Amino acid sequence: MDLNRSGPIPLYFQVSQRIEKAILSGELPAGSRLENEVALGQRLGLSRPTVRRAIQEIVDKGLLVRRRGIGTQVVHGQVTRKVELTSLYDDLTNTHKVPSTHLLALETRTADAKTAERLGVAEGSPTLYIRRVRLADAVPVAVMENWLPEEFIGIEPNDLVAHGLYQVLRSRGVTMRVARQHIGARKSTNEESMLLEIEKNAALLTMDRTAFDNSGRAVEFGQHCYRPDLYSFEVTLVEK
Amino acid sequence: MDLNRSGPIPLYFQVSQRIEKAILSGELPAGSRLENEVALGQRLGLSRPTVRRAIQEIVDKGLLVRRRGIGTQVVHGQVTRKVELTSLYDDLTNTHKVPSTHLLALETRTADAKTAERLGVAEGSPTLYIRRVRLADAVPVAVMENWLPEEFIGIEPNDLVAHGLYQVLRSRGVTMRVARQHIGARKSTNEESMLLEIEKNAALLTMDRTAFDNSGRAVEFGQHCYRPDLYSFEVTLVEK
DNA sequence: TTTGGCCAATTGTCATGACAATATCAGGTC
DNA sequence: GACCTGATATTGTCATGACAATTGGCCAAA
Repeated sequence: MDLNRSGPIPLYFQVSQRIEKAILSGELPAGSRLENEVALGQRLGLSRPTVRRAIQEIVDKGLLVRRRGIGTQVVHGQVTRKVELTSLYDDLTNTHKVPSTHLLALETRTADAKTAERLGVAEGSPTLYIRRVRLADAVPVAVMENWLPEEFIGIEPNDLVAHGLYQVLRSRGVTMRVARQHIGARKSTNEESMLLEIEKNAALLTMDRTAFDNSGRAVEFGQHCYRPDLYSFEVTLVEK
Repeated sequence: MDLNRSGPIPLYFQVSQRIEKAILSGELPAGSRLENEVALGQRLGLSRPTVRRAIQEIVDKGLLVRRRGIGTQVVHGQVTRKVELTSLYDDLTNTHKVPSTHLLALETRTADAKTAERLGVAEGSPTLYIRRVRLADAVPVAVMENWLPEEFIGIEPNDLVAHGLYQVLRSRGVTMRVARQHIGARKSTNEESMLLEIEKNAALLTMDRTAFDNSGRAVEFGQHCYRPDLYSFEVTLVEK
């Protein structure tokens, strides 16, 4: 066993990563039973709470199912990657496509009522407005509008072209914690059709999002629309 | 304190419900700090792990944010109801609309390749096929197609008209645990436009879902499409 | 005034122990 | 053969204790 007890990586995380890897690699096939918590703990030299937490992490991802009296089993069905708090930029790089960006607007705007409410700032206060077209392998995938609070005014165009918005925010010391999204659909406007290189009045997949950092403050509000033939959302729900 | 130590309801759940209620009612305003774990445990006569788990439940819902060295705070932004493993039927009743159903088809079909893969059954094996139009306050909201494994053949039309599919399954002793959903958009077919009482070639919000029960076996596969002016998805993401 | 370091507060991680609840299974009884 | 019963296995809940890591503020020194 290659558990690193001195490093900064928690033991339960090391264990959960190993188990998850075993599931995704097929080493633990669908429907197979996991070793029980007590035995697994003894074998690894870990306490039961630690092992239990490791397993719980994977249950929360929807890869394992526990039943008291029975044990823990791998869920059936082809496993897919889970939905995380990521940006479209991250999604594209993870799927081995080459992302690029057309920056349409990067300017300071005073917050109207809706923006102010979503960002939790005073109406009329300055905000940073960004509008971009995201491309994957040179094909337009999404038109994205974002509003950021005052303190981010000063973000350079070059940053947004070379990296995703979330990367830029992370590099400024902001870590996202919670995001609330609404996903819907509507017809495209003529301008959107042109930008996305699709026919007029095509169906668009839309997503509105407000993201909060680890202090609970809103750091981003965005309205995005996606080409539904090139992008869709994947959600795994787990009942507790 | 009204903690019930003898009842079947876990202590951590009783605590988390109380805290969540306090947040939703505004008793704990956005940005306010929660009493620290140790003190809260002492005040309630509970151990720290129990209190910690109670708080963690709410953090996972995106209502609280913890920072080590600082404490636990209520997230900013208007709180919305969380996303759960529910059916559209439940959603509608929760929003005080009157749901009803037009049953278009309820028949046995042999599984084609796609259905067999999604349900984890052999190709050619019998499945139950259901097609419904869901209405809210007599206005059509969604067209839903569902495939269920062999054992559910025998579900009565009356069940599906009076209750949601998930209710019917629950009454047969099936409890959903994990669901994988794909959310996208496309244009409506002429038939869908007629059923949903919308114009031709309108934008539709689509959702494909495979649901698994607590033994990890697929119990339902569905392809739904929604009127985007009447329905949208709400997702709360929490980074760990 | 500014800077650096120390200290207190708070959450994060881990161990040990105990009992409860639930499902399976074998065996006995009617 | 069907049904009840008990034993067993396994996860669910809860308590207690300890130490680590991070943050923020205070205070002293430059």
